[in-house]
Amino acid sequence: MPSRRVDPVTVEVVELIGDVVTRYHMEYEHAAASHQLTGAQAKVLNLLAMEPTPMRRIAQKLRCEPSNVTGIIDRLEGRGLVERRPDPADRRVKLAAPTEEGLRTAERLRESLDFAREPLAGLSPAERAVLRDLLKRMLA
Amino acid sequence: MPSRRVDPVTVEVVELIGDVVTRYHMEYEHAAASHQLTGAQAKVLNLLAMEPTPMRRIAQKLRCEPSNVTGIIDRLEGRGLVERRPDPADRRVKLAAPTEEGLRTAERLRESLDFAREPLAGLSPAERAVLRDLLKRMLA
DNA sequence: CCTGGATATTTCATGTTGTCAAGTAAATGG
DNA sequence: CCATTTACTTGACAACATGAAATATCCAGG
Repeated sequence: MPSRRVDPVTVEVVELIGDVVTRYHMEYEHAAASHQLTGAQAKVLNLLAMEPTPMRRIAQKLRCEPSNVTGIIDRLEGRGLVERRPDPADRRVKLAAPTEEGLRTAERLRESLDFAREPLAGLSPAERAVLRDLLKRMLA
Repeated sequence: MPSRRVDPVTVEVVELIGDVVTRYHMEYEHAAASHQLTGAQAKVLNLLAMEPTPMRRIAQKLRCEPSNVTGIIDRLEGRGLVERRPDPADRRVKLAAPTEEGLRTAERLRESLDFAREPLAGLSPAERAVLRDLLKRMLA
C-alpha cells in the first residue's frame, strides 16, 4: 500500500465538509418536521413557492424519476398545500402550484430555514466573502 | 413585511453550501452504487471497517431508531459483507463486524470516495488552510 | 438471592421516498 | 395523417424510517 497523498489539511477539510453536510441535513429535516413536512415535501413546496412548476421539471430539480414526484405532490395536495393546474399551452402538462395555505406554510418554513442556516454564516462580512469565493472555486 | 437582513453575500454563501451538500450527496450515492450499495449501507460498512460496533451505537451514529439498523445490517449480512457477533461482556449486545469481503469492499469504497471528494479540494494548500479555518469557525 | 426496572435487540405495522415498466393522452414533425 | 416523442400516472417492489410491543439480559436495592 503506497503512502497516499495524505495532506492532513485536505483530510481535515473533507471531514469538515462532511460535518457541514450532516448539520445542514439535520437542520433542514428538523425545520421541515416542525411544519409536519418531510424533507422532500419541504423542498418541493419551497420550489413551488417561487413559481408553479410542471411535474417533469420538479423531477429534474430533485434529480429523481417523474413517477416519484406524482406521489410527493399527491401527499401535498391531499393536505391542501398544493394543487394541480392544467397548463394552457400544453394539455399534457400539469402545473403544481401552492394553495394559499401552501404559500403561508412555505413562508413560515423559509423563516425557520433562514433561522437555522444563519448561525452557519457567523463570520465577518469579509470572511463570508472569502468563504464564498473559496466555495465557488471548489464547486467550479 | 420588514426588509430583512438580506446581505447578498450571506445569501450567496447559504446557496453555495446548499450546492456543496447536493453535490456531496450525489457523489456519495454514486460511489456507493458503483459497489451495489445504498448510501446507508455504505455509511454503515464504512463505520464498521473502523471497528465492530453494537447495533445501538450504529443507530446513534446514524441518528435513527435501532429498529432501523436491524434491517440495514440484515441486508449487509445477507450479502456476506457483515456478520453479527456476540459481545462477550454483555449477552444482550450484538456487535456488527465486517467480514473479509466486507473489509475489501469498504477499502474500495473509501478509495472511490477519496477520488470523488478530492476535486472538491482543488485549491492551493494555503487556500485549503483558510477554508478549513472558516469552516471550523462556522461549525463552532 | 430475587425481584423490579432499565437496556439491547428484534418483529410487526405503517408511511415516505425511490426505481422501473407499462399505459394513456397529447403534441409534433415528416 | 401517422409514427414518434413527450408528460404524466399507475402498479409492483425495495430501502429506509418511525413507533409499539415482545424477548432476553443486566443491574441495583431489599
